[in-house]
Amino acid sequence: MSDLEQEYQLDYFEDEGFVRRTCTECGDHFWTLDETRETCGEPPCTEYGFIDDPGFDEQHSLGEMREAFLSFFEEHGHERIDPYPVAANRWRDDVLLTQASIYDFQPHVTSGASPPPANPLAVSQPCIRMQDIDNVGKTGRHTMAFEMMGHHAFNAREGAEAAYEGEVYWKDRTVAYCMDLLAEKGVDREDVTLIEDPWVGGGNAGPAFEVIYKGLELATLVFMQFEQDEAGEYEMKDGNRYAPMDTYIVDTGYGLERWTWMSQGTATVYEAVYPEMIDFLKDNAGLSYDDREAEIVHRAATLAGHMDIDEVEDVEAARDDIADALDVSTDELRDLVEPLEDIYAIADHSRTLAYMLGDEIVPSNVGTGYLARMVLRRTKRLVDTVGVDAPLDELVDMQAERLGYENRDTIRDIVRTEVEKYRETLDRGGRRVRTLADEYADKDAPIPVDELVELYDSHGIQPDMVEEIAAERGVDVAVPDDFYARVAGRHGGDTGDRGDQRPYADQLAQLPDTDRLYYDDQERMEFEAVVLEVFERDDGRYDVVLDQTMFYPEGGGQPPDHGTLSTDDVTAEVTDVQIVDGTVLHTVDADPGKGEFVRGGVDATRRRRLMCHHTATHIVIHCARQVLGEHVRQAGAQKGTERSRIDVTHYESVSRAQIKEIEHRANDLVRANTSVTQEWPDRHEAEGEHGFDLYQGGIPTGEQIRLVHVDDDVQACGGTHVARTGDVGTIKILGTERVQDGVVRIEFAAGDAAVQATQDTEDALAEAAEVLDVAPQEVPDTARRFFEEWKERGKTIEELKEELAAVRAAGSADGEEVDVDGATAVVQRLDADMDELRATANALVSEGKIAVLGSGRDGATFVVAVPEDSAVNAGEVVSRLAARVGGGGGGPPDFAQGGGPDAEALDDALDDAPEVLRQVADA
RNA sequence: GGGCUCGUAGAUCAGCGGUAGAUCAUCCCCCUGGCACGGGGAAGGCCCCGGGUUCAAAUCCCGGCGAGUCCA
Repeated sequence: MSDLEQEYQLDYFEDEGFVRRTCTECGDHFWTLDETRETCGEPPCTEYGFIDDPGFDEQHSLGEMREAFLSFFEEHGHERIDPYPVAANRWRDDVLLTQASIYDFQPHVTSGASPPPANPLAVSQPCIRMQDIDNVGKTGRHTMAFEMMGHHAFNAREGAEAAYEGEVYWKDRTVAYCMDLLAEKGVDREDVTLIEDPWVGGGNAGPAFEVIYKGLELATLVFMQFEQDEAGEYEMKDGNRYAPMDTYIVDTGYGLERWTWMSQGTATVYEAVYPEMIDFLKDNAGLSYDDREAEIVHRAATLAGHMDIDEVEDVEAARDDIADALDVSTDELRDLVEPLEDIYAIADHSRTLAYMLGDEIVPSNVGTGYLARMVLRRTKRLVDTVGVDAPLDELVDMQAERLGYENRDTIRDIVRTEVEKYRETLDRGGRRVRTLADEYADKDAPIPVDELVELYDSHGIQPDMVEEIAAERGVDVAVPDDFYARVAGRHGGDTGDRGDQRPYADQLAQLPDTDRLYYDDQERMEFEAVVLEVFERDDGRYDVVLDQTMFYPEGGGQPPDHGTLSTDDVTAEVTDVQIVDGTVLHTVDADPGKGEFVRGGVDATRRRRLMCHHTATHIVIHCARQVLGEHVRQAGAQKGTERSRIDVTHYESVSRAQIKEIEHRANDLVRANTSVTQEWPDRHEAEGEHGFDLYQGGIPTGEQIRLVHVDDDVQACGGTHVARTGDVGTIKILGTERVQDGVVRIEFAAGDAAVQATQDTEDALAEAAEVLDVAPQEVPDTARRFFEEWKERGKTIEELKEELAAVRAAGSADGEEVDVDGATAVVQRLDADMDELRATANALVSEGKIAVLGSGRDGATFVVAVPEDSAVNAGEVVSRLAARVGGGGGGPPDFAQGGGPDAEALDDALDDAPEVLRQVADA
């Protein structure tokens, strides 16, 4: 094992006269020009030294600071690149949100599989860290949304197989740049410390420096050069072992907000970052302070910054100390400071929302959409608490405008829709909690924890809301400290990893990539090839590997081709085609023989239909975006031969009118008969030109990616397409459904399948019309009329049964009247349904008689009813009678029902009824 | 992607194997000079859909559809 100490010995330090020292407080190693320096410079070892005393020569706004950074690195040979979206799942599938500038280049660039867009480069990357949400506003330095400015250099070791080569620069220049930039801002180099702080993250690791100035960490300089490896020689702080990798990468992070704060020396970072918005919010919420109060607030914020505050709990703990220092009561301090903390948080959260919605995240109950919804609801709560009466969409819009987003109308629309949904949830929740509170008020018991967990987990009701409402009704609520842990306990966390490993994966890796012919000529269906390998499968079929193929393997939502592989002796049916690491596997029902020469024939009808549907998919999404908005993007797709479906993100349900509009536009595009083209550009050029909306159907790897153009729609796509949009023929949208909140599924058919689908619908209508014996156009009216009449008749029948029952009871025509302990009982067989029996029994009871009725319809059924105060228990009678027909029964003492399958025994049972009645009456 | 909850009158909900209910809204009548209120009455239900269990299902089970919510 070796440690990283030597990694920190830089020529730069030696040349410039830096010394390595150990902090007398925390024991960390750090580098400094000040030989007498005792501490590392970071709180709690040192206090902030820039509040009310800015650390730079000039004050900068956020925009000025960003420009200063980017132009500095441009002047030093870096290319400035545009920031990526905050929705990192647009280009990688392991994370949801962008949390650092290096995220832009993981995993393909850092691994060396893809080239960087420029090298070296500088970027100011918007990031969102949800994990800081509780700290925002309170600690004075945490923000959920921030821009991480970074300069990156991608280096590859000699002989490494990477998409870039050689060394651009490494540690010395990285540190030199940082010191020079600080000096340019007027910083005395002697005041800067660089703390050794090994960095680990995302399977990579390396030595790193934290750059501290006046108590504030302004930058982290990471030298990524290790990857996780059991046999590696370095053990890092996460306990895992790491080994050097083929690439070594400069990964720096300069917090734009902190630099801006440093330049201004305001009490909190928030006041430096969005002063206008904070003024607006303070004004709107009616917050005003007299001189004394303003002084207290300012000094409290300053003191808080001096303390070792990393979490909200620390803030609460520190409150007493701060109040003490300021000579005010803790309560007064809290009253003064809390509204301000909320306002800071609102400003930050609004910015977070502007980034999320501006980058076209649609609120939903899954994925990034869920995160957006959480932030929005939290912000709304803060706005209400502090008494800001501006609508939330306006606040978000203020930030969206500042950030320069162009889809501001949609953003506002989404925010309004979401606020309304939240209001409904709160209404629902409020009602639910009130009834629950009443229930426990009656019992004079506190609301148990189980109920709280249920309310939160299933209905999204925060415990504090329950507390509030319950208090109004004088009901206690005990929220345990481990509340959220209990909620988590309800979500058993097992993620079964999918097996599906082919047993011959190792051998497969030895085979060359299959030459894929289907891109060269998407119309050709016949080809010749050599069988390189045949694997026998467990199910008796074979997986065949060829040197080249025309067969399209399943991918991108397009099902595989079918067809045949034939030699002179054998013709094998191809029923499945899959691609594994570049090798295409054809699943066939016969062994063509390794080394044989085969002729392949793709099932042309099937393939054409799939091509039709695939091109149609692009057209439908394109039109859906035009009709529903630019935020629409593909969330999943499945092409078929008969019909296809695409799931798209959208924040409300799609109306019938919108469907028709999409269908019209789609068919306009088909009739325009424009050509469908493919190209293989450099991925970064493509991303630069078209943005990440390219990756609607998934993220490809490699230096070149395949783009498919349909009209002015461009998508990265590996599928097969028809040559011209006219070849699609027709597109018919079959329907939409909301597959989850924020995601709408559009089903459609293309080509002759569209005609077929239309005919199917018409057949159904024609058949309905025929049944109703009216013209198809009359079907809706007629159906409505029939339904109304049907309900009407149901009511009439009910009434008639009542009347019939009354008449029967009055006449007791066929009934046998018997005397039971002085009361009259009527025993009668009446082959009618249960409703009639019940009605008749009721009628008899209202005449003061005991009713014992039996029916032979659908087996044997009984109803026994007795007047009030009768000595006879109806339930008991029924169960004895029902036992005789092989069934059971029961019910309340005055009205019981029962029955059994043996209708033959009904009459005997009724004959015995008087005896049963007497026995029950005596009991 | 997974977990949980809920679909009953126009609205909000109760009922949770045994005759479908309440409150509000609607309509009519009474009270008043008129209005608010108050009193009396009426109308309004494919108990989400489809299977199953049972003598019997709004109720229990399974599957769908719809709504909500928590987590990744």
